[in-house]
Amino acid sequence: MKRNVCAVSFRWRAFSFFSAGEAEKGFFSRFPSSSSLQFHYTANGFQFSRMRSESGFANNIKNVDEAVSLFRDMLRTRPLPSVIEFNQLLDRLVKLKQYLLVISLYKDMCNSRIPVNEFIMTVVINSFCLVGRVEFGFSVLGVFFKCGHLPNVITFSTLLKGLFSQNRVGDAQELFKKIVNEKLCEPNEVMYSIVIDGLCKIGNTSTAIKILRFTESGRCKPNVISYSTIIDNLCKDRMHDEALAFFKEMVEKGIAPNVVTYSSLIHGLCNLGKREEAMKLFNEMLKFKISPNVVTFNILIDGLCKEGEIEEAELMVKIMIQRGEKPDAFTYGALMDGYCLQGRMEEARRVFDRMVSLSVDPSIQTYNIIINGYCKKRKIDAAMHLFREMPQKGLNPNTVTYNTILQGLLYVGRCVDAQELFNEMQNDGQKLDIYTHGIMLHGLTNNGHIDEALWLLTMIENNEQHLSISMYNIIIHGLCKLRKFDEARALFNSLFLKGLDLDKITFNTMITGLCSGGLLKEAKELLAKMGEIACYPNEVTYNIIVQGCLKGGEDANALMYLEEMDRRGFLLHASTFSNILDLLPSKANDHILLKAIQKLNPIEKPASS
DNA sequence: TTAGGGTTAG
Repeated sequence: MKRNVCAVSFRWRAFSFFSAGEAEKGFFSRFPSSSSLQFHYTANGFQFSRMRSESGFANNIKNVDEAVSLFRDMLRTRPLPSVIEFNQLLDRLVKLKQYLLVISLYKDMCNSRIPVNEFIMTVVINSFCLVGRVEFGFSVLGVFFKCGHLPNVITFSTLLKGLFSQNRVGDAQELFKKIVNEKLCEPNEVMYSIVIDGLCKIGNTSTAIKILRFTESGRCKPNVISYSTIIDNLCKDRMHDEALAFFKEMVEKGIAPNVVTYSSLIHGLCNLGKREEAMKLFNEMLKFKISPNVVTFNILIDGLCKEGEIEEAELMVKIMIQRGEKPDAFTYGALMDGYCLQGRMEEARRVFDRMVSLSVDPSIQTYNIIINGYCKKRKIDAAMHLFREMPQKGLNPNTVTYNTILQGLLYVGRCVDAQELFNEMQNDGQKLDIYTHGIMLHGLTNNGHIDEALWLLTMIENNEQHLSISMYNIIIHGLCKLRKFDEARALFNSLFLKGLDLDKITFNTMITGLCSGGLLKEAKELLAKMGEIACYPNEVTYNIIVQGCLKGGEDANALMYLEEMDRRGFLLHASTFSNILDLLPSKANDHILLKAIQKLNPIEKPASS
C-alpha cells in the first residue's frame, strides 16, 4: 500500500512523544543479532524444505534452537521463502514468548536485505512492546514510512497497548486522540477495547465509559469485551449497581454476555459478601448455557472460603470436576486459605498434599498461603520446613514469602532467627518492600528490642529506600509503650525537621502515648497543632483525648471534646463509652454530660417502650 | 491460519 508517504511521514513527526532521535538510532545498536546469541543450531539445509510442505509449518517448531536453525535454513534457501513464511516463523516465536529473538531475527532480515512487510513489522512492534520498549516500536513505525507502507488500525492498536502497558497513559490518550482527530485509521472494536481497558486499569473508569459512549455514535459499536471490561472495573470499585446497569444495557442492546461478563459480576458480588446473589447469577449463566470456566469456579470457591463456607466450596470443586474443569493452583490455594482462616491447618495441609498428588504444581503463592496459615497458628517450624522445601521444587521464595516467615518468627518472639533471615534475604538479593521494613520494625519493637529497631530505622533512613511515615509511627508507639516519652517526643519533633509529611496516625500515636504517660497538657496542645498544620484530628483523635481526659480526671475538658465531637459528627468508640459508663455513678447529676452521652451513644437505642 | 483485545490469590 503506497500513497503519499511524504505527507504522512511529515504529519507523523508531529507526535510530541515520538522522539525520532532516540528511537531511530536505538534498537539496531542495542539489540543483538541472533548470531551473537548463544543458540545451538544444526544446519542440515533440508529442514525448511521438508517443513514448508506441511500446512502451518511454523506451528511445529517446539523450541528456540529449532526456530533459529530453521531461520538460518530459510536465509540460505533459493529462491527466498516468501515474506509470509518468515512472518509465520516470527509469529510462532511470539507465541513461544521469545520476543528478543524476534527482534534479533528481524534485525538479521534487515541486514540480509530480506524484504519485510507491515505484518512482520507489526509483529516486531508488538515484541518491542512486550519487552517494555514501546519507544523502539515507534522507531519501527519510521521504517514503515521508509518502505512505503502505512500503519493501519492493528499497528496503532499494538502501539496503544504498548503505551498503556508501560503506564504511559497520557501518551496513549494523545495518540488515540490523534488517530481519531486526524483519521490516521478507522478505530475498530479491538482498538476501543484496548483504550477502555487501559483507562480502567489506571482506575479511570469514568473516561473509559465516555469512550464507550463515544463508540456508540460511530460505525463500530461497543462489543461484549468493552462492556465486560467496564463491568469488571465497576465491580472492582464496588459499584455493583452501576455494573448491573451496564449488564442490563448490553443485554437490551442484544450484546450477549459471556463467561467473562458473568465471572466479573460474580466476583464483584463475592467481594461484597453477597454470596446468594452470586449463586443466583451462577445459576442464571448455567440456564443460558454459558459454561463457567476454571476462573468462574475459582472466584466462587474463593468467595465461599472467605465466607467460611468451606464445605460448600469443596462441593463446588466436585461440581467443577464433574463439568470437566480441572482445579488448578488457584483452586487449591483458595481452599487452603479457607482452612487456614479457620485455623484448620491439618485440613489445609491435606489440600496441599492432594494438589501435589494430582500433579498440580504448587505456585509460590500457594506456598505463601499455607506458610502464612502455619505462622498465624504459631507453628513456625512447619512453616519453615515448607519454606526450605520451596527451592527443591524449583520455586524461589519471593518477598511475600520472606515477609510472611519474618512476621511468623517475630510473632513467636524469635528475633534472632528473624534478624538472620532478614540478612539472608538481603544476601540472596531478594527485594525488600515497605512491608518487610514495617514487619521488622513492628516485630522488634513489640518484643522489646527497641534499640535494634532504632538501628534498623537509621539504616533505612540512610538508604532512603521505602522510607515512610508509618515506620516512625511504629517506633513512636514502641517508645511510648516502654514509657520512653522523651525519646518518643524527640523522634516525633525530628520528623518536622526532616520535612516528612506527618499523618493523622503519627499524631494519634503520639497523643495516645502522651495521655498514657499522664502528659495531658501536651496531648491537648498536640491536638490543637493538628488543625494548625491542616492535618485535622479525626474520630480516633477525639476518642483518644476524651479517654485521656477522663482517666486524668479532667471531666470538664472531656465534655468540651465530646461537644466538639458532636459538632463534627464523630462517634464514640465502644472503649470510650465504657470509660464514661464507669464514671456515671459519680456523675448522675451532671445533666450536660448525660445529654452529651445520649447524643454520642454508639449503641443502638432500643425500640420505644 | 500473515499482525492487535477482557477475568481469579498475602
